[in-house]
Amino acid sequence: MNNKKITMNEIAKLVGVSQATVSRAINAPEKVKPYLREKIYSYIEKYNFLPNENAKSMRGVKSKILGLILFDLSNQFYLETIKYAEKVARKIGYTLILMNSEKDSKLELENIKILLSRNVEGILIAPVDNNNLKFLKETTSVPFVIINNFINNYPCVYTSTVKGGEIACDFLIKNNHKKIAYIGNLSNQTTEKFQGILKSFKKNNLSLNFLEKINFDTSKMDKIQLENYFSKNTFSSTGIIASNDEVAYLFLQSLEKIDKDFLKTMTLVGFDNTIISSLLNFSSIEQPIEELIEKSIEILFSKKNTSLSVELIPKLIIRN
Amino acid sequence: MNNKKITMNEIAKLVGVSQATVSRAINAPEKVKPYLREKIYSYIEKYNFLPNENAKSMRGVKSKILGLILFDLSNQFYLETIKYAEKVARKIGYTLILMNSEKDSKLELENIKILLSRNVEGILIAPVDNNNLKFLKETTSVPFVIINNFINNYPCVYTSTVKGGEIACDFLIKNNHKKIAYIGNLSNQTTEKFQGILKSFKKNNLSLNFLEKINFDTSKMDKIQLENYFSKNTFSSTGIIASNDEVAYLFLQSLEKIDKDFLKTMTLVGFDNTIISSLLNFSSIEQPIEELIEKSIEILFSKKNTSLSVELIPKLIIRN
DNA sequence: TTGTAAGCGTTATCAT
DNA sequence: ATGATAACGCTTACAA
Repeated sequence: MNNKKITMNEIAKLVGVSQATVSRAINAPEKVKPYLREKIYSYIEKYNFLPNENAKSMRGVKSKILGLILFDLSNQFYLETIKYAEKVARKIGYTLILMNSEKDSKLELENIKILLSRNVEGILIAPVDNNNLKFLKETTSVPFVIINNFINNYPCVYTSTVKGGEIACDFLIKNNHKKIAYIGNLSNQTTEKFQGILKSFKKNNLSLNFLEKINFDTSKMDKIQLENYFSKNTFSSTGIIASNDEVAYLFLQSLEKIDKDFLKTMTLVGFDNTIISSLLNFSSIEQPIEELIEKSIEILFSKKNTSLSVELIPKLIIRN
Repeated sequence: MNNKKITMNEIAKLVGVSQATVSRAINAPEKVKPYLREKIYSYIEKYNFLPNENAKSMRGVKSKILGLILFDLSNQFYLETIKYAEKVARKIGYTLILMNSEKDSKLELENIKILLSRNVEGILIAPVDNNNLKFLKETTSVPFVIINNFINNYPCVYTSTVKGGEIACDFLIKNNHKKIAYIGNLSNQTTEKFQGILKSFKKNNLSLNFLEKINFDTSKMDKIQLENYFSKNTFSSTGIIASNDEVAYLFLQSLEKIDKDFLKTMTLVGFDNTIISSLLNFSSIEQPIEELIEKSIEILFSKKNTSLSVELIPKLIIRN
């Protein structure tokens, strides 16, 4: 086992040429005489020479590194994101550095700085703190794209959750559900999924009397909230939209103790099309993650548009 | 927005000292007079100076980069692996480069070479091709650890699947199941899970007559195989071990069409403790992924042991 | 076609 | 305590 990596210089000496010639043989083969070139190649092979990317990058060669900063690696959705980010990066010859900011603004900033100090060519970020974006924009020239979220004045690629809510609701209405319930966090003003539902109601000329709102604290994720609701209210909706698959799952669980026959008449739509909806066989709104990553990287490298955003349309995966 | 990153040299000029002094202020503050030091710091702050890691690495400073090469990023298990690898790496001040070899030997080698050319300090790898390991071992001095697999003569950290099978079977026997079935790929000789079951049978003095083998081609993953089996054979086992949660799920599905009451009497154990077993509420054998990563990185950086391997013991997660 | 040499941004050794 | 300078491995004018 060689203890040190062989350098261009050493290859050059071995071959009996100057180091510049070795460099040329690699980067501009046509400028090196075939005989020499082949000889150089053979030594490169023999000694497993690999050019030092750090040295190249010092000479102004692009780093070919992409950074991906997510705030959560537990979530199935972000794990898919990683998969495609690596795939797309690799396809265009880039290496992916993955970081988790754990929803911590300070950690997010640290991660950004690490990426900058490693000369990444671009950053995909699911951001935690707008100040960090401001930092990126104002003090660096490294391009970045916000994924899966819309933040004004920054380049974003995200799936329209409003549209998602609308599609889900349209589907239920089209399937003759006369009363529709939304289960999700309604304390927040920006419940876009719910807004999509409202849109659908308006579009279909339905009275909001037929819309049931079930507030669910998604930070807690315990089904007792739902059981409480069902014990206090008569639940008459047959079309149900849950703010995500997990919530839908909790809904199903709490349902089991309340009304079993109901299962047959109702239609449930979740969000994110995770393994949950696929296993439990209910419909779900899917985000086009691969497209999201592709678009993000496309924007990342398109010089001109500094704050162009792209909104993607989600897709309803219909089950049973 | 600054168009170029500020360098140490520029900071030095701004402060009115030599570049070496700025370097010292950062790396050996005690060697710089407090007044100057603070002045330098203030400029570093002001201009958001970040040292160029590539340049540092050229001077022999460690890269603080870890590489993680997996052959599949769809699998829930490997996605967990990523999460912990990033976490542990970050905790010890390292940056993680993630790569997918897609079960392709050539791609795996490419990935390895990219990591080497980026001067990674160590590589965690779920390998595809032993030749690539040989390459790593014989032509480089970069330490690497094989995760989640045992390969002779290489440092490995893995969970004993034999033990997993044994634990699962012990559990079923202890819960008075008189006949036990294993569903999984039995065409392969190295079905370690099955070997663990055999061990448990021997240990518990049970005749192998009470062990039912259901061969399941896990590369296909369609439940028709199981339905076929059940239509041809009388299935009398009440303790069932599936080679993983997904197989267990398919088993449950095919069961629905065959015998519903059976559900109450049987006990099912899967592997990997994924969201499937948690949702469908059956027991599962869990791998200690965080420990696996921690051990791997520990071994990676422990100079002396070149081919020390660590076997971890999985844990049974009991449900319903 | 090939070689010489400067320079990228650091660290570290040597003077001062 | 500070500055000048060499060196890390490479790319790229420029010279030969």
